Amino acid sequence: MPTISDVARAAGVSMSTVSYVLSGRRPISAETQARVKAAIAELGYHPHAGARALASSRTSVLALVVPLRVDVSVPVIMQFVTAVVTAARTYNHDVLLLTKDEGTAGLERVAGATMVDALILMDVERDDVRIPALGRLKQPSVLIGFPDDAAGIACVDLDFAATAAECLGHLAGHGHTRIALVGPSPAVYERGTTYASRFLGGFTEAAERLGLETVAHPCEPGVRGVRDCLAQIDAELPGVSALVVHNEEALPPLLEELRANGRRVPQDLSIVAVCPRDVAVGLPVRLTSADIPAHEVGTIAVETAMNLLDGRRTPGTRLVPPTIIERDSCATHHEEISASPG
Amino acid sequence: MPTISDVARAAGVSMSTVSYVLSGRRPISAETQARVKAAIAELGYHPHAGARALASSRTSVLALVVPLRVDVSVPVIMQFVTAVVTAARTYNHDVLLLTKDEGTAGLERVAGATMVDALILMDVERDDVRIPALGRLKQPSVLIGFPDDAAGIACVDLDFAATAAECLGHLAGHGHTRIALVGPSPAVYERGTTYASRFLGGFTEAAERLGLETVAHPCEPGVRGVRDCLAQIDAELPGVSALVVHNEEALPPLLEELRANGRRVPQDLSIVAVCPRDVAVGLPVRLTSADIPAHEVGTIAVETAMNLLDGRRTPGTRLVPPTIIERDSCATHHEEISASPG
DNA sequence: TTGAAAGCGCTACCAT
DNA sequence: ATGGTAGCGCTTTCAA
Repeated sequence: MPTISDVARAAGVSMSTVSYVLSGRRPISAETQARVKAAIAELGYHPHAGARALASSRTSVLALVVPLRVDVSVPVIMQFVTAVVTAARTYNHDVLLLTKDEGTAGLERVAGATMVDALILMDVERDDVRIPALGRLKQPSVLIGFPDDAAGIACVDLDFAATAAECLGHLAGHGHTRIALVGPSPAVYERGTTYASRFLGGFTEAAERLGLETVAHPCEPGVRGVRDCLAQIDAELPGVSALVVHNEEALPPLLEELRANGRRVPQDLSIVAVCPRDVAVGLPVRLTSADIPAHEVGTIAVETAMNLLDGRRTPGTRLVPPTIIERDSCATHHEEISASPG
Repeated sequence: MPTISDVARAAGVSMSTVSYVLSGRRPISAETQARVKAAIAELGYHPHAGARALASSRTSVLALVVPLRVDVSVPVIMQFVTAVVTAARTYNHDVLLLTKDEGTAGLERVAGATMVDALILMDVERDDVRIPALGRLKQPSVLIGFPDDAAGIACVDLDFAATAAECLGHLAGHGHTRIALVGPSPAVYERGTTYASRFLGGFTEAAERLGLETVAHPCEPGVRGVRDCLAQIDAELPGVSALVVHNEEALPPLLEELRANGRRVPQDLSIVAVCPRDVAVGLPVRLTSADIPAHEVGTIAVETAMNLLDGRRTPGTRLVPPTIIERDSCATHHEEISASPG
């Protein structure tokens, strides 16, 4: 493996000149630059990452902490991951993958060893134990998701409260007034991932503001969970004409259950789902959905990390506004005229 | 951040002694060892990864190259990823995540910069362009999957040929003689991922050996693809009583289509699917399946990489034998007595 | 069983 | 616009 001094010799310049044409931190004449670049290409030179990290205290690596087996849908996680990796590459950074189950120790390990320049954490919980640890690291970090107290912490996420409001607004615009929320599994609430409560909060608030009659229920996974959830909704809100589904895993069994019961979507029941595009279009009925912008959120997380690294001031929190995409699961609701007997 | 010399001073020993208690490459008296460890804990010392890599030419990092948006099911990819990360951690290694779309350049970049000790590649193709490049790297690599010519290359994968044979054997054991293969989408064959053809080869060979009547069809994604595939199968193999499904994405629409046509599983049609456990049990009918042992394959890939790093001889290729898990989608087939008229 | 010190390959400061 | 060089923090010989 050639070193920087091999390149320098081949190009007839000093090591520092080679270093500077590589980093661009100093003006170099076009001619010298060409000679150095030719030598680099000729020799197939790659700067040694460790040496560079040692000398510069910069690794060009980002840590990404992903949840393993949570109730978060795996495809969504993967979308965040690919978004982060792709965005990181545009900044000439690589991504070191950590799993959440290593907990605080994992963060301290890679940060303490100076393996990474910054950290990005997914699946942040209400009172996440890792947050105090982050403050002790010398590297900056960015959260995907919001803890209860996000003060002074860089956070990025979809604006779930606004998303809930948009879903209700969309349905209200179609004449629906009795609307139920099929929420995430109770485990999600218990774990304390705040997107669930942020969505629920936005839902409740918007329902009141819009004068809607609503109920909200978490939904256990599987056919059984969906069935129970629907039964409770029907019992508590008779005449419900629309569902907001904030539970990706529940979508397939839910549609199946409705079909089995002869309730047509959207003729008998309208649905707005909160999910990524591809799951919305991959189901028997193409669902009108509030998009989960994994790509955008992941990209912003990386941008934020880069700003932090460059000492640039950045907004502490970034809430990505919702986008509703209309497809085939929402129909206009006409109030039924109650036929009085006689 | 404390350095090794801070630790040495605090413990009243030399730098090299600290280094050796950390690496265990030299006997150190219990007493000295205790003093050094105490100093390390006291100061919260973490060796600097870059400095270590520079001095030792070892990074304690593995590269893992994952496919992005292929026709491989995302949950399966994620299972491999978590298996590799988890296994790597047991060897005190971390994982740098690369995407396949960076191609050969990505491999050369991380290997050339000495960012990793070894590489693990998923989604290897028949005549993968990256393979010649791997030979030029100074780091060893392990493939998950098999190229056409696996000579001299470390490869790990499920034994798809044996898996196909097991599936047929299982169905034959239940009295089935007319069996169809619902294969991966044509795109998979075209891309040249060899697991598809290895499975098909094993299927054809076993069918002949067992004296079965079979047909095999690729299956395009979506409801439409499933419908077409079933139609062709019924046309070419009337009286088909069992399906081997080597196409995870096709499973949900396939079951739905059968249900819609009034064909009960397993009473009218038996099914053996090739898929991970969790998708087999997550469908309306709990499917008898040949497991995709992502965890085992990922773990073996890491072990192999470690062996290679330690200069240990390892078998070039590792084929993980199949496991059939019986669930509710296979029934015994009783040959219909053709009622002769009159 | 331990210490001393020579690099590993690069960056960035101090020069000119 | 370019060169010289002192470290960055560690591993690993060589010595004792």
